[in-house]
Amino acid sequence: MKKPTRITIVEVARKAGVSLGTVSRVINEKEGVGSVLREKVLSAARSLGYVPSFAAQSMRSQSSRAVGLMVSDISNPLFAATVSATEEVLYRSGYNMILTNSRDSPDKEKEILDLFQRRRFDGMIITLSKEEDPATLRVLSESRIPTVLFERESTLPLDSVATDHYSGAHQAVSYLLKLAHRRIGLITVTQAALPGRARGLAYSAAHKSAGVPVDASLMSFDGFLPDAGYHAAYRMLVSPRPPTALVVGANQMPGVLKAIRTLKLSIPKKLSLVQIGDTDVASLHQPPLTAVRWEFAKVGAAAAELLLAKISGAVDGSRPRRIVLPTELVLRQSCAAPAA
Amino acid sequence: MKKPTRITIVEVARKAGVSLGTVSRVINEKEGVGSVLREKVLSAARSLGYVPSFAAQSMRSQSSRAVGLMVSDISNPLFAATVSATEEVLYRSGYNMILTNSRDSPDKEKEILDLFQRRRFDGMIITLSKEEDPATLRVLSESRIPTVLFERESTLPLDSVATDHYSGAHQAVSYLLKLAHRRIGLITVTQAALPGRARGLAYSAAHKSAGVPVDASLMSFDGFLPDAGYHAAYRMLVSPRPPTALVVGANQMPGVLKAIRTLKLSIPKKLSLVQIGDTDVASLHQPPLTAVRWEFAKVGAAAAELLLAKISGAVDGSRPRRIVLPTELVLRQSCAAPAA
DNA sequence: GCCTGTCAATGAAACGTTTCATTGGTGCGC
DNA sequence: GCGCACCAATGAAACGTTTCATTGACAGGC
Repeated sequence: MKKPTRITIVEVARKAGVSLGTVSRVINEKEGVGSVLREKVLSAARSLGYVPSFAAQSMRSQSSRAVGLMVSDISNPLFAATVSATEEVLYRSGYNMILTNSRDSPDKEKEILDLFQRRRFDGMIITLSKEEDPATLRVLSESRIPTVLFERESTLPLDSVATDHYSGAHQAVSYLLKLAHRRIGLITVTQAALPGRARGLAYSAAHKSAGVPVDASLMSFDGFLPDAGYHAAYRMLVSPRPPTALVVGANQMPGVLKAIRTLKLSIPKKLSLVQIGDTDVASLHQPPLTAVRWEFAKVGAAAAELLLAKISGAVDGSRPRRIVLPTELVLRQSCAAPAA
Repeated sequence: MKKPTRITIVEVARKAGVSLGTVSRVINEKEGVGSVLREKVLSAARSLGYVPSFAAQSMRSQSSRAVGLMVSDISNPLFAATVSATEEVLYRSGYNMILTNSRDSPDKEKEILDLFQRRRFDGMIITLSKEEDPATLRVLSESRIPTVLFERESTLPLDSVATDHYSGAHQAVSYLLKLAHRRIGLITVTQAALPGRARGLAYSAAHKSAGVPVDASLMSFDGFLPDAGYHAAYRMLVSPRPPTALVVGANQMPGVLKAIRTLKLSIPKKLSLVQIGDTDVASLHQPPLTAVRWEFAKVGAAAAELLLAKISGAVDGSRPRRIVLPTELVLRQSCAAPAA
């Protein structure tokens, strides 16, 4: 390993014939340095190839200019657009984003949260696999790092940014009920976290206000399991009393579509279909799928903005802020009244 | 801001009644501390809620245990699976991943590379918007940080990990030529970087060996522009001598499919279609799209592994390592012989 | 011509670790 | 019983910055 000793501020100061403090102020573009010396320092720094050490800066200034992001599954394509917007906002404010993947393991979540503490991140944006995992909550409540929950809510007084999954699912289910569907399947993720829970509640509420009884066998919350979409859809569709419509999370939809194709069911003739989360798969499908839509980028940006506000102290921490972003139902051609 | 002074190693040492060095060795699980003291230190640390400062550690140890990733567009869904695998491999080796988004701007790329220097990252994995941008190359050649180019290649002796885009495109075009297509469109990204360039070359080579002349108006390399897929496909398809087949990058495909739908062309009757990069959009399309396939996760993992090897010094830097991962052509139902 | 206020520049302390040369005990061989 | 090697533990230096109290110089007011 070639290690010809890094150039430090000391070498620059010596070469420019000034003191450490002066170099520091030039580097940080602070007031109070004459233009002659400023130039001298700058040219010395350039010629030596000086690069400030972030570690030293952040140790001294007690700020890492970094934010940790913990998501349950990076490869989830819905996250891609979201995370991109988050990064954009953070970067513009001079923060870097460390991305980690908990793979929905509570153990790994705890590990990552510990890591974030050690790294002294200035803030963190996180999803939790289970919102009420006691070990995780303990770590969180002891943490002094400004935190924003992402697509999650907690009994702890934590700020959060989330999509209005309840309304989204409610719109979708109500719409299908109005089309006279009486057996509607719901295929989504675990109820241990906001998106699945809200959808389950909305599903029941919509049924209740329409006076339609709920059949628990038509709800599947296994979405995080591999092939969950396929299995859940297949099971429901071959049952004695199959659903006439399906409301499906975007990540489960590929599996669901495979099941539908296997069973050769025509859409919307035999089966109506609504996707939660509007993706290319939905809009390009034949027929195009009716979908619950929200702006991925806006959620990601909102989370970053709330976090930045907390870091700067602009938002008082006395009462948790919960930001909820709206959804809309995009009607396409995948829904019809059920066959008589 | 409440800042009741962070607990440091000093407080722990005082409380446990030992020296700094002893605490340090306990924390880092090093040899040479008696079990009595070890326990004392541990319990003192626990009761004080001590958390080591990463900044101080990394300043002292000259290692940031962090790796920078610079991609041209995080929201590109193809990257999601790739980046996820990269993170996984890095995390397992104790490295964190800082994700940045250059949005294909050379200026921002330079800025990000500078940032990586200041942060003293232990390594970086990067895509470049233009492989031969002189300013960027200068920064890179002066950098002392182990670097792996990702889906890019350079005249500089830099290590790289990439998919075999040349073979992939060659397979696709040859297949269509064999089906007797004589006017094949290619819609992909800029030739200033490996994927687009390799595809362009493969396109020409395949035509040459089949003795079919190349029509430059059937190639579009604007893929990074918004709606590029739509515009390129539309232009080609309404031209006097439209193509009978299209080879399209995964990110351009949604736009292309919209154009096809607008023009009401049936697949594969009127138009054959091959997608480069196998995504849900391809496999779920009706009819399912023939696609050039490779394992996204493997590319991401390979990049991380090569970088880790370089960081640890396991791979000698004398000659650049270029890892190329294979592709295969997945035949589905979107291709047929051209209509007479 | 002296005092004061302003401003550029300095020097040293502080940030929280790790490392390394020392010290102080203990057990062992002879 | 003496010296030696060994091991646990110590204390101080070092890592590369920022910050802050101080100094020095200079101009202006009286």
